[in-house]
Amino acid sequence: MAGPAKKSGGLDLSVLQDRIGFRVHMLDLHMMRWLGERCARHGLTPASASVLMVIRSNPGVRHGELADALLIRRPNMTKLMRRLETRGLLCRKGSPGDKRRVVLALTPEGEKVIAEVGGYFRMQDDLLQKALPGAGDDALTTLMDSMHGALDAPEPETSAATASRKPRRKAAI
Amino acid sequence: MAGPAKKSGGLDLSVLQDRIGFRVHMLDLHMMRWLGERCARHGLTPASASVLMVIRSNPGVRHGELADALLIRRPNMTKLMRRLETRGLLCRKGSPGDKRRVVLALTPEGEKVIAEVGGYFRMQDDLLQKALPGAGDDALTTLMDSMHGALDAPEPETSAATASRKPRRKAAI
DNA sequence: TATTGTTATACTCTATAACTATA
DNA sequence: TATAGTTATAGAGTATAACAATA
Repeated sequence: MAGPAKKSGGLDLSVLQDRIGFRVHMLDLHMMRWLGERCARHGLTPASASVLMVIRSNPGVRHGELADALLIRRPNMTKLMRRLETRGLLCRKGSPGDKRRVVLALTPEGEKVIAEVGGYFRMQDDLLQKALPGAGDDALTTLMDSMHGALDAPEPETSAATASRKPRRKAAI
Repeated sequence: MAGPAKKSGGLDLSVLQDRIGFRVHMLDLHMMRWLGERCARHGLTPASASVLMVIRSNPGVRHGELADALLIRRPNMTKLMRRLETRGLLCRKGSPGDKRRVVLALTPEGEKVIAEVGGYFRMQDDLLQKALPGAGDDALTTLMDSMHGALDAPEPETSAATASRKPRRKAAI
């Protein structure tokens, strides 16, 4: 479900729009699509890109430790890790001490990709931050809508942005 | 991905937590789980419950019209409608004028269920609204965390809440 | 016996293409 | 020819149970 959620062809959506939770949900969807389009240019999803960024900040982190921190179930984390490894972005190896453990780190290719994709995350945050300053009466609803709109403005092209356009459903990790 | 996202066993998550978008995403996940647990007591998801609520506010709405308004693709809407119809909550019938069109309305059973489930949506909104008043310096981040926490307090039992507890993975619509 | 990570499985959501039936 | 809704298919997220290897 989604949308700026205003005028929808005569449909009464007030039962949804009057809820703060719905506004947050719409904003989240909008942000994820914005980020998703851009991550897809590099064959990633916002989730897989976020995981790579956390691994970069925590080289040598364990499989389960990462899963717990990000509230991802271990079996699901396994699938994600395997896809990232297959794509050559991630290095998985057994811990020398405890042979049950799997230790994670980025490959040089992973470092390169995440350096580019990270730019999109910062760009989105800049757009959202700029939308904040003036709160109003219905402070939060106003903030939500303002942030929602902040993502719709034309954006300056960057090195990451110029990389590749619309990869036609190229299965993203 | 998810969580209050603070202390995570020594892991550095600042690359995520410093982003406003991540905070919104975490809040959204938290809200959806809160609502999801409660909707599941009635065999629904927050999404299917929301769809039923919009149909209740707009009896006789068309299939595609509803899909467009909620940004759901028509094929996906079809699957959702069929499940709701199978469960006896929704009535689908062809439009008399244009025989291509499918017109939607709640069944009496649907009305009954959504009257109960709607209480959870209002309850969540009340909790979130109460968390707002005092903004601070990092206004929005503070608001997000406050709203996040607002869902963790013990809640007063209601008729809807007492209905049934933890239906053990009973496939939700 | 407990922990770590894996496999297997299932359900949902999402997205596209192709089909039917009406108009 | 265009529109409304459907079917078919595929990818991704999420969840649980059961398993192997190790501690």
